[in-house]
Amino acid sequence: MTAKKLIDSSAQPKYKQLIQGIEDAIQNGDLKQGDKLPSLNAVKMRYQLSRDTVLMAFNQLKSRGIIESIVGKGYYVKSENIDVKKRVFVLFDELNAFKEDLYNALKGSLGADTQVDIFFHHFNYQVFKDLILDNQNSYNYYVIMPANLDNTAVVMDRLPSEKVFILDQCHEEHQHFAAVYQNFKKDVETGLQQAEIHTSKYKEWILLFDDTRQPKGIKEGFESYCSQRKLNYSIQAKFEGILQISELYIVLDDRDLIAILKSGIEQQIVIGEDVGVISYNDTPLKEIVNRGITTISTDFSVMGERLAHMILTKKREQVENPSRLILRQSL
Amino acid sequence: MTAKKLIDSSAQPKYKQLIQGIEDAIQNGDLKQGDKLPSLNAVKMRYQLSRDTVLMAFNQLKSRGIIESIVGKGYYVKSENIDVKKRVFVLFDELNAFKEDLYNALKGSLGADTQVDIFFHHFNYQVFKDLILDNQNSYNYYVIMPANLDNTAVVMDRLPSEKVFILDQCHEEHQHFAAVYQNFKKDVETGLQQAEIHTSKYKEWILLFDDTRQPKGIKEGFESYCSQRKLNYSIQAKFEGILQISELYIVLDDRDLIAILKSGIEQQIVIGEDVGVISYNDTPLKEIVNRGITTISTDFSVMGERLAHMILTKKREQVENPSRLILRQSL
DNA sequence: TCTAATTTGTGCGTATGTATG
DNA sequence: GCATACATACGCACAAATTAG
Repeated sequence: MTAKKLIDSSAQPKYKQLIQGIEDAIQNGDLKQGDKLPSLNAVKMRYQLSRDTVLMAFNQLKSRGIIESIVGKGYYVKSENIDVKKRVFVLFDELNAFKEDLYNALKGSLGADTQVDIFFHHFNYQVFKDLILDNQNSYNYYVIMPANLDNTAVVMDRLPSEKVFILDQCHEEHQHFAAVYQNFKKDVETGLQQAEIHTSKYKEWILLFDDTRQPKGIKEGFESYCSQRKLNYSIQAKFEGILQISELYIVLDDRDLIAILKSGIEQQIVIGEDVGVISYNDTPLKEIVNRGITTISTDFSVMGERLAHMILTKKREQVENPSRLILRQSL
Repeated sequence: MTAKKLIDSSAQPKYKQLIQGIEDAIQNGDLKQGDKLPSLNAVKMRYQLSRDTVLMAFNQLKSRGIIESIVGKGYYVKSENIDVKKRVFVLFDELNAFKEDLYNALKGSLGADTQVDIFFHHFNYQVFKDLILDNQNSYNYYVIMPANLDNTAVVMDRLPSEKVFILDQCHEEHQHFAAVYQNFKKDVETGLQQAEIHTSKYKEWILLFDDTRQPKGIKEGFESYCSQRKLNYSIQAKFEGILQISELYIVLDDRDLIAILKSGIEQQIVIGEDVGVISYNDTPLKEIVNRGITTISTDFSVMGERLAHMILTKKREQVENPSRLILRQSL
């Protein structure tokens, strides 16, 4: 930033000229990582601008990760990479195989000039809160999976609501945020209904469900479906290791699925005849294993694409990402 | 506290830099319990600070119980127990199912007071470079997967080498960094050797290998093994869709594995008799699918635990994480 | 210990031009 | 022509953090 005439009354808005000027200074090496920028007041005086105009320019550079601010000290060059136009903060619950498709679809649909940073809260409220508060103002968009945590809206309201997007699980407290979510209760009910011809032979319905990590809606849908039809049903946290004839398992965690399949081999029980299995979340291997596992699953690639599309078109809405039943030999 | 440059005009407030410097000195043993700190005026002169800036740093350390002040004498180290919340920067190549075990083991072994942030470079050198440079100075440790990228040491040398740990793939240029790595060439050779009794019936050896994403060592090990034994072998980027009797596939990408298994069903070819399959990287489902897939695999949980242990014990070394052959019905 | 200067962060009010319907 | 929304630009006031004297 050298001459006064850097900011003129041309067609370009003043704050954009200022951004351009700083980008140019970084590109030709006048500003390097760690360098201090002139203070808001200094820039305001030098270029005869309003303080808020300078602030707007600096804020945009900040959300692109190019500069950072420290209260009481000043603005500093954080990154010399000025090609990144958008930065997206993604907060997932935990790392697992399903996140792969979701993340790849999201990243792919957003384009190469967008930087996607990913974090995990591991169902820990404090971690959830700290990560969001530590990173507010540093990103253009916030894509968040509140999962089954409570009181997350209080934290998320600290972010500008038009920058916030919710993934996968959306509660009442999130009504004012854009979202792509699963309707777990409905999906379980309709999924089980569609499978009815194949499930009638099973007499004991067992849902393997972990309250701390898994969506309540699945449990509610299961209970509602079973009680309406007066089925014998129970809910267990974990597969207990022994299969009984005519049991039907609804399995969320793949470790339980594997344990069941192993028990089937050991006990010489045929999955799909003696014992039924419905697994949540489809993966390619489930198409093959044991001649196919029946799944109820949403399409995570579509979910990622939809969210990316929402970000790109700025059309903020709440969309259900539908699940479907995929019938295979395990029923 | 050794050099003047400990306090610079960077983004960090000066009093925080001073606190950090004293914490570091305690952590690496330069300051021990009972040691006298330099006087306020001495520190002020040495680092060209205001007396109150030094006082602010000392007061905060005092309120945390790390130092104590005795009127008319000075400041003394009271406790070496600085419960600093550690921050670990983890840079992976891409998100996939194997990363789950690795990440969980690393995070679990480091403990709850450690924040682990994860990033992905997607085999893109520019992304690799920008992520490291943008996040230098912000973390206590840097755990990095250079994967098959070249000239990564140039970038990593910008970080303090005692804070850097390499995962999975380690090249000659990384000799001065601590590492937990796989010896892909050796692992493939010994794995194939151990499987020899079961592989002799196959006449065409095919490695499905993608140069851009996968470790060169695997290709080298395969070529060396096959040429030493004068086997008919070839390397393809992708499974071409049709199986021939007496082919043996070595598969790295699970999508290829699934495609092969599907072709087996369609073509009515029995995997493990007509066609052999060895898959890289074990997952629980591979124990089950098609009555078991033979794998050559390292234990990613162990890898994560070893790296965490190295960080916690400050024993910096280069360790091979062994792979082993797991024989199943697919041979 | 108190005061002061500088700096960022935030909220409120105002005004203008442009695009939309 | 009119109403509305949005982006741009300016001014002011106060809070909180940093640093110095």
